[in-house]
Amino acid sequence: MANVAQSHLAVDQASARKADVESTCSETNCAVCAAWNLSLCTILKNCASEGDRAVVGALPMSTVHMVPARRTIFHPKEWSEFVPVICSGWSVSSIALPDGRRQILSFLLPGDVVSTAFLFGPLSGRHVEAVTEVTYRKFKRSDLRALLFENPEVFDRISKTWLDERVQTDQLALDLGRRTASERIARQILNLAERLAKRGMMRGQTMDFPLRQRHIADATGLTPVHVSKVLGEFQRARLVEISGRSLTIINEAELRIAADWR
Amino acid sequence: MANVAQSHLAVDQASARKADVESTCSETNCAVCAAWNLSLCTILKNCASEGDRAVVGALPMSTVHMVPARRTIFHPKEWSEFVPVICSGWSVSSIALPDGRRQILSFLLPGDVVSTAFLFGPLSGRHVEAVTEVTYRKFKRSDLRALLFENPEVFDRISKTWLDERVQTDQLALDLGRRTASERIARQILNLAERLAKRGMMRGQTMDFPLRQRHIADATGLTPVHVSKVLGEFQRARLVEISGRSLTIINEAELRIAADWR
DNA sequence: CGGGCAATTGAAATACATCAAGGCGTGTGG
DNA sequence: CCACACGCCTTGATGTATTTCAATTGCCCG
Repeated sequence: MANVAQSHLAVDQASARKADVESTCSETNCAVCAAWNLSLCTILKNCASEGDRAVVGALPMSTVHMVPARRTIFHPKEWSEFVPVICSGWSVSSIALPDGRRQILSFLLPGDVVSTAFLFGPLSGRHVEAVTEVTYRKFKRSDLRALLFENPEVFDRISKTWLDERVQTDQLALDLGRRTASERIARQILNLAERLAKRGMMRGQTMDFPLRQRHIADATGLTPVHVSKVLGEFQRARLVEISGRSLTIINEAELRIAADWR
Repeated sequence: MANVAQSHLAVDQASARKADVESTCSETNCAVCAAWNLSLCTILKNCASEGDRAVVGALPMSTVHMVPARRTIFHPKEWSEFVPVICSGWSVSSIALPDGRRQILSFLLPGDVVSTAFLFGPLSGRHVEAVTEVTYRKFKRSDLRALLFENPEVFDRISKTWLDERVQTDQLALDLGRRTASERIARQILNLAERLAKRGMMRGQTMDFPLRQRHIADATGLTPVHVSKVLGEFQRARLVEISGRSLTIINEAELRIAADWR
């Protein structure tokens, strides 16, 4: 039935065997990044080449890392001197209760800063986990902090990233506290579609969709069973179609209504 | 039955008639603030007196405002060049849906920055409303920003405030998505008690409690009716006692268990 | 080929919402 | 000062969204 290309699985799986591969910064890596012109990297790059900063033609003091699907990228109490930015792949950031209940706070796509908390302290308090194979770039926090003080453009960019993350979390609280299951699920789909579109990662109305229903459940505060039922309804109503590991939005207008969008 | 002093009502109500009273900064106002040594104000004060900054013996470029109970302090789309900090009283910050459903994101107590978003942009996106009569102090954002660049102590303080707010919002999402009604309500009570204690605003195990059940409902994503039922159970089980406008924690250990604390 | 995770589906349980009525306290206007 | 309205809280009855439990299937991976 899965007649749609599963491009996120097309990455050579063999390379996944070697965990946490590290390579020095190379410009070619950024070509992979779907969100080059959106991300923090762009502006950092500009600073690097125009200023007195180290490497020209490369991002300042950063390294690229690779993590295979399903593996943890950061533990909630892990200290890090680095600010990680996703280059490719999908991952998920969440917090959990001792008894295993967990809440996904955001899905991370290429160009996203893993957690803006890392910009200001070594601790994010969030668990970050790869969904697909993921590559990310690590900037040293002290470097960023220095840049932030000298360069108002960097300051603004970082402020904006921070504010965006806050708006997202506020909306999440509103969704979880005050919206129905169908609304929450429909909004997650639309939200992802919008973000992927910005990154040129939509093929028309269809997107790669590597998420398990458990991910959606944990993001919406629901049960996997219930997610299955709602998604079933959405498909029977011809709002969306899910097959293989991709999702296409068939009736965007109706889906927006279901989501109570804007 | 209300045999406990209702100190938050003790404030002269006559003064409430005149809305949004403005007065120039005066040190005496800070004596009212229950959280002087916790708040941003302290460190700003220090900067002002040691540096080349304007007024000595007063906070830099700030004004004090007063708002009567139940009135809006900020509209969600209101632009402001100022960063407000609560001096006295309780208020609430929330976001709402067009149809009226709303989610309270935090209860603001003396010493709290109304929204850290104001530190970096003119827009908070949140609705802020006084519960009791409230006084707050407004700092000019550009002043704070300047201070932030020159003074690493200010930078750290502001980072910390920001990170704290983020942790709170993350926890809120976890609570709303993954906790039961009783857990959420019990945690709100314990959380408030803890914050009030830090400010020296607890009288033993009892606190002023100006919140309506609707506030608790909107903070926990529940219905006022259901809040009433749960609070009723808590009282029948002798976990807490609510009378007049004050709340006392009778069995903290059990309440913590109900809250699934830590 | 077997084992395990993922998804689907139905039946039963339950947590919470909605509806509705009554009481209580508080401010208000006659 | 009383009558009254109104907001707030309580309580019970009923409704419903979502969970839990359980059985079945398909699928990927070893």
